[in-house]
Amino acid sequence: MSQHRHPGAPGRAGAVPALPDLPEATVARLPEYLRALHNLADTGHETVSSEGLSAAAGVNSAKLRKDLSHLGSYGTRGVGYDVALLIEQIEYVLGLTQRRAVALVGVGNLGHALAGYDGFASRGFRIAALLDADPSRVGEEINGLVVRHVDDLPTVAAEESLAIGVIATPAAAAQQVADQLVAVGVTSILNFAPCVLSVPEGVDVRKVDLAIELQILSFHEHRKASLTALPATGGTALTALPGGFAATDTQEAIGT
Amino acid sequence: MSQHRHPGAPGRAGAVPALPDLPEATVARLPEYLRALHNLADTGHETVSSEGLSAAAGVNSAKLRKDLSHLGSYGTRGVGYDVALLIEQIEYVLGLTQRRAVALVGVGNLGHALAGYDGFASRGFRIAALLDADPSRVGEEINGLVVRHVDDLPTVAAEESLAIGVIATPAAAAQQVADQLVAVGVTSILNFAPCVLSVPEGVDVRKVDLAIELQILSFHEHRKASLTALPATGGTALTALPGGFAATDTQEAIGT
DNA sequence: CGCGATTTGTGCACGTCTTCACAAGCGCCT
DNA sequence: AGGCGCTTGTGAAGACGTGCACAAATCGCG
Repeated sequence: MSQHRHPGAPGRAGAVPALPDLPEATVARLPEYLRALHNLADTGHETVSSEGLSAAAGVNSAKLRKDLSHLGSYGTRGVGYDVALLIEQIEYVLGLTQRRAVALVGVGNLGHALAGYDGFASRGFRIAALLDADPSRVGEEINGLVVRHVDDLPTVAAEESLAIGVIATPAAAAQQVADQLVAVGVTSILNFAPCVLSVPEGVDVRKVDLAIELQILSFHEHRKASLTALPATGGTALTALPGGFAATDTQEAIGT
Repeated sequence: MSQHRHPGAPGRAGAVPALPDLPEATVARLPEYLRALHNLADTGHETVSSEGLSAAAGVNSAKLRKDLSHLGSYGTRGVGYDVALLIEQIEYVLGLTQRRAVALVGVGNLGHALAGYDGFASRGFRIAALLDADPSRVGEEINGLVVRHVDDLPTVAAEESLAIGVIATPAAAAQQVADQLVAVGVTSILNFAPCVLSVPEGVDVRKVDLAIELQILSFHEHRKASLTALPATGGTALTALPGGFAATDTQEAIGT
């Protein structure tokens, strides 16, 4: 605070811990803050209060302050946070000061979309290679990149320094691809295939399953439906839904 | 437990609470169990132990047992769980006994992929309508469905009973689309746009942001790099990375 | 120069989630 | 029929995450 250290190279002086170990929950929210901060910066804001930022990020303001406090004190009491400074700080912590190369394996339906998704490029990532196991797809050009065969991974890894791999293959192929990625030194994997991957210790895997999200929503739908079906009944009785459900959606009426 | 009630119509007798309120964390894992169970069923297993199922789902076995215990006792001590029965139970709880209609708004890059994603169909959902605000996209046929204009939502909602909407539009359009969805009675939204949606109480929103997942991985990469960069140094000293940092990501250390 | 308005940073209490460890229950084998 | 091995279901403890409420710090203004 007293004097702005350049956050890109924090602790030049030597006293600041390079990477405080943040709670996972905090890490998961930082990208959200970052996005909100970029929005603010684009609309000309120079500072923002925890209240303002938390609203933009959709979280509780106390939570936001605690999260930010884990990275150190980059706010000014009575004023708020310096938007630009905070952006730099968060980007540094998230390791986004350098543009990371990502290998995308599986150029099917989803892979295609990911290859063309500009949200990656705009947020610090660069798709360095597209790979697929299907020879008939090899050679295809997507968004300026030529699809190569997955067995070329070692070559690709030699050209680029890959640390992150994205798996967008069918579930049946995912484990093998993961093994190949790990073999060439990839230590972080984003898995879109609906299956569990087993990887050696030290390799991080995050999974995104689109259908799972829908199923979670479905549960809440089911729940809401069963509640609104017995508005007055209520209480502890909560006996199985009677026929009164009918009008809403007869057929889904659990029982049938 | 004593006697198997048919799970599709639980509580016909009247004593069983229709929907026990499950911890959110449990709900989020049920779809994973379900997927693992389907795999087991397909490979001919009739029963499975908590140990086996938890391994297939990638979780701790005690956690799995506690999760399942929340739905009631559907296991047999000394034997395990009846695969088919458990599938029915979980599908019932998740509200998947009926095929839910989903409206997908935004047929751009990502929307296209989602429209063609067979993981939805295979897990209890049916894309009932594709919508987009861009008139030039209206009329296009994707995967057997014709893209309609987003303003037709009321008509669509009248034809189908929509409860779930998926937003795959640019961030700028997302809030407006959400409002439109809510207006026609949608109470659950899966949002792929990188922004926070504000919706009335009673409407559930889940957000999936592909870039955020990468950023989280990036953090862990950064972290691993900074740790392996000072292998011997260690201890509490952890003083800020000296100039050597530049060299660090030189080649992702670790890798090679 | 001092005061009040404002906003951060955090101690504390609470709730949720995880994990261990073990008693209760079930089936099989003798 | 009885005992033994296996597996579930759960109590209790601990780790983790959340949110309130307030002291500490800063700025602007008179």
